[in-house]
Amino acid sequence: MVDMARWGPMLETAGIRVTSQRLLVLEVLAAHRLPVSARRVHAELQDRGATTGLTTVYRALASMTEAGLVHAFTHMGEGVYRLCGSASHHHLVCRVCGMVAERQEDIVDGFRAEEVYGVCATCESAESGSRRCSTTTGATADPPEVTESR
Amino acid sequence: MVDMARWGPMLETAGIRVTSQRLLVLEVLAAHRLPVSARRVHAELQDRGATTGLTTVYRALASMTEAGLVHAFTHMGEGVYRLCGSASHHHLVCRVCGMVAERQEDIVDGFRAEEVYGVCATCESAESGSRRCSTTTGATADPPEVTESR
DNA sequence: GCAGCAATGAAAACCATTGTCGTTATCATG
DNA sequence: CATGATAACGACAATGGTTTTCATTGCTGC
Ligand SMILES: [Mn+2]
Ligand SMILES: [Mn+2]
Ligand SMILES: [Zn+2]
Ligand SMILES: [Zn+2]
Repeated sequence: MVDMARWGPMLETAGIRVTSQRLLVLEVLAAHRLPVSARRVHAELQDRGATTGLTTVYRALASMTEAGLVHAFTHMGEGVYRLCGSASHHHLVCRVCGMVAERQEDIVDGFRAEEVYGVCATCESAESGSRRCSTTTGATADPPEVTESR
Repeated sequence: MVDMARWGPMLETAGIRVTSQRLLVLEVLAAHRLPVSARRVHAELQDRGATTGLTTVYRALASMTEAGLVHAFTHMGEGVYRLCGSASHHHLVCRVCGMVAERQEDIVDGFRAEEVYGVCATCESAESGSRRCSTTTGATADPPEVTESR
């Protein structure tokens, strides 16, 4: 039911137990290029007929994040997760349209950036320069889900 | 009771009503260099003898953020707010020790960065290079409050 | 003064996340 | 294969920051 051969060794290498639930969560994560919420992972597991509880999804994501297999951050007020590549990198997250992009280059000297929140070029030009100061809360558009990079 | 002369014009310019509660919130924000939570603002208002409710604090912060007077973002799972300077800038936020620094320079081409989450130099060197991949959740230290910039 | 509308305060609702606890799975060992 | 130790699971309750509801109050312009 689960592609054990593919994800099992990864969990072993990370030093955490191989369980069917973790393997399932990994499969769901692998099916998405972009970050997904715990809630979403759980829903897709239900669709597959798995009986895994939401609590367990949270714990699986937490343990695998802890182990360095999963990259986690907060997007629009809820936690999102994605499979972690080997290289160090950071995310650009647009607070207006929800776009997420991955970048490799170091951007700040003396600081290892992981998640960079701001406004993408598209939304920047679309925003008629009205605000006195840039803000972070209250998206002006309605961002449906994490969207494509660029 | 409130330094009306100082903050009144700011609210008027922003196009929102001048209320005693908003003036009080502005005074509390002005008393801090670093971002404070709604809860914290409320507590300090209580200390001053104000009867302002937490709900109103949230609404005042929301309206002033909307109006561009306040800069808001999320820190360690809760919203934090601070008075917004006139110049565009971004914050460096260390997810390990909670340090917040402000920077002016643009750091990413084609993206206006507002909040940059990552690991500061101090915590980076302290972290014995064990993790396979950098993560964002689960601070390894216990970060008490927003701390000083560098 | 009065209609109209925004702002307030208290309480309840919301909702993602975490804790509890009894049960089950995993793994090493005999 | 049986056993015991330990980690993980599942269902559910609890938590905590934030938002909504709703009745009430306070401006604002007429
Ligand atoms: Mn990533
Ligand atoms: Mn700022
Ligand atoms: Zn955008
Ligand atoms: Zn730090």
